Amino acid sequence: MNEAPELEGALGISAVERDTGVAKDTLRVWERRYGFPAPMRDANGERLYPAAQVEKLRLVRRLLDQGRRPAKVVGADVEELRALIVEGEAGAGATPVPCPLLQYVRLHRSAELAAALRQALLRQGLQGFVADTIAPLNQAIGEAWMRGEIEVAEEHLYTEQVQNVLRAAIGAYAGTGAPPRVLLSTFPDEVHTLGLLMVEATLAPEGADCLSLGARTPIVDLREAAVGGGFDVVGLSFSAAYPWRQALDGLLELRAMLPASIAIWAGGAALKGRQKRLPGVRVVEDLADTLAALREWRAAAAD
Amino acid sequence: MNEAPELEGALGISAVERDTGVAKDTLRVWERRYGFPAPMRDANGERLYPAAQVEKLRLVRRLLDQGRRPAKVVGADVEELRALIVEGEAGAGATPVPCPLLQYVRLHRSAELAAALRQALLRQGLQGFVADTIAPLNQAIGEAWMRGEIEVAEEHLYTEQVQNVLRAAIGAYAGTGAPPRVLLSTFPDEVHTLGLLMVEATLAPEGADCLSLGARTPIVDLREAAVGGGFDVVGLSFSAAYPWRQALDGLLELRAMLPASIAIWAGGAALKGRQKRLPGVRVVEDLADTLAALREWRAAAAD
DNA sequence: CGTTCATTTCTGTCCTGGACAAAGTTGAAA
DNA sequence: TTTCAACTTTGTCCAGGACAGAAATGAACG
Repeated sequence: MNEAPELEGALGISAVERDTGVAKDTLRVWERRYGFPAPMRDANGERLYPAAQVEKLRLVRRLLDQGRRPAKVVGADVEELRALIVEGEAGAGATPVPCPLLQYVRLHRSAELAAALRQALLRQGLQGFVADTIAPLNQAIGEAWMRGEIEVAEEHLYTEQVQNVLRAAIGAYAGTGAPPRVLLSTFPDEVHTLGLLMVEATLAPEGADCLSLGARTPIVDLREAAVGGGFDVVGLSFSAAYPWRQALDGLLELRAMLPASIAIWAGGAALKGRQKRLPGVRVVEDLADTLAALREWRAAAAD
Repeated sequence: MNEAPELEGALGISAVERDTGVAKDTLRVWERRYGFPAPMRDANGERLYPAAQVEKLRLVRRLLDQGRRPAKVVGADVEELRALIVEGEAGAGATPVPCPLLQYVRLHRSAELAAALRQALLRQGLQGFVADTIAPLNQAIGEAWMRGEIEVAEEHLYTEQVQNVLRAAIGAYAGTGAPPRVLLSTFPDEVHTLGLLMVEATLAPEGADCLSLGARTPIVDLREAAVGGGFDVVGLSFSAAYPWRQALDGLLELRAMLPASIAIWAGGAALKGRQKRLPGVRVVEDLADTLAALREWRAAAAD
């Protein structure tokens, strides 16, 4: 309905919300309180954010996701922000995560990337491939992206190629359906599906009957699907960018809707390390823990 | 921050936006203008939408997607809406598009769906499968969705299963790179990727060097990618839900950004049948026409 | 009768500026 | 060290007004 893509490379508030993930209301209140962003106005008095400010907003977003407070970062200048990113990375990650495949995540090397991924899959097996290649590669890509070493298009390219390989591999397990029956999806404002595929790729070789709905299933439909489809477990994935608090709220809401006989498993970077207690929700720390959850479920079901 | 999980099954305005796809501002303005929805208020004066109203909003949304005007549907009662849905479907579709696979698009029949898809693929070959099975099935699903015969979750399920099969099949052509080099994606507000996969599945067997970036690539990044990656063609896909005019604007903008040596191909339901004059853009009517475009390009390149 | 163009109506998005509860932080008491 | 109360920060919501672009309508024309 909108999207006049703003000739000089400046974006409207809606486009900025889409590109940075910062809500329109929040953008306006930041401007009021911290003096940043300071968009221009078009002929109609509507905000127009220059590309540089959008870029800085992306930085700010990353820092907030790292746990910083807005008062410290919204308003600081770009130099300071970059310093903070390096600092935060050193403190948190500690591991630089070097990954040999990273060099192939380039538009003109897509064929090599695809080949290398397939080769790694054959070498490590599906579960090992996901845990030892894809997971670190994901993290490396995320960090490289934050450092501005990777283009948007290249990140898309990477996601596509990994999907191709994983989906083909998962397809090989089609039809081997043993309990539990697991329904996988994400909440409506989470678009990242790689996490779901990784879980599916981890569970499928164990003979679990996995079904992914992809991203963005409304909570109500999730309940309908879980109950109507006779599922034992509903699995949700949350990427690092997902607001932590929102995940908890959504999980509690879903928990209240589902019968107690259906388990909820939740995992992903947004939940990692947070030890919020979620009654009735199994928080999965990583892929290995996913397998643990599977064993727990089967042990409990055996009684 | 939000999401007090709405004890009586009523949702806050944010949750309703998520679940229905109607923006908060729009919900408020509908209330002001048409008297619907008419949410309750919580202790703090904030809107609380009862489940029934959310359900009705879903109906309204469907009718708007069908092309109805808000004045006619927001405000009508549920009976009328249901009547309109039946009527609209009779007038528009005309062809019931019976598709045998449609019966398997059920949560408890996902295994049968996957098996039937694979079987059809083997029987028809990749190109035939896409043209004669997936394309009609897509349309049938769309119509069934309009009629309310299909759940959100079931539509997601379908998309996932088709992706699994297509991506596995496309993977088999990896590495066979003959010109032209084709970059595929969608504009930032188009999330549907099935169209891209169908194009890729149609071109790959012809030996074309296809690379999909998935959905939602910003136009600027599309230019960077096309130029930097040495592509000959940029292909864009537009689902039926995409605003027609917006597609034209975006295509013209992209055309202006790209060097003349890079062709633009555009296709999808949003462009089908429209009388369009788009200088420098090859509008592709359907999958067969995609192959025609490929032949044209190769003929021109041979000079 | 079908097209093209101008005018009116409809509709979604944006605006300002105020309010408030939940989340986070601090510091004193146990 | 932990617990809890008081304080500060921060994102979301609200009202009600404005307006541009899309859709519908009507007029002029071939």
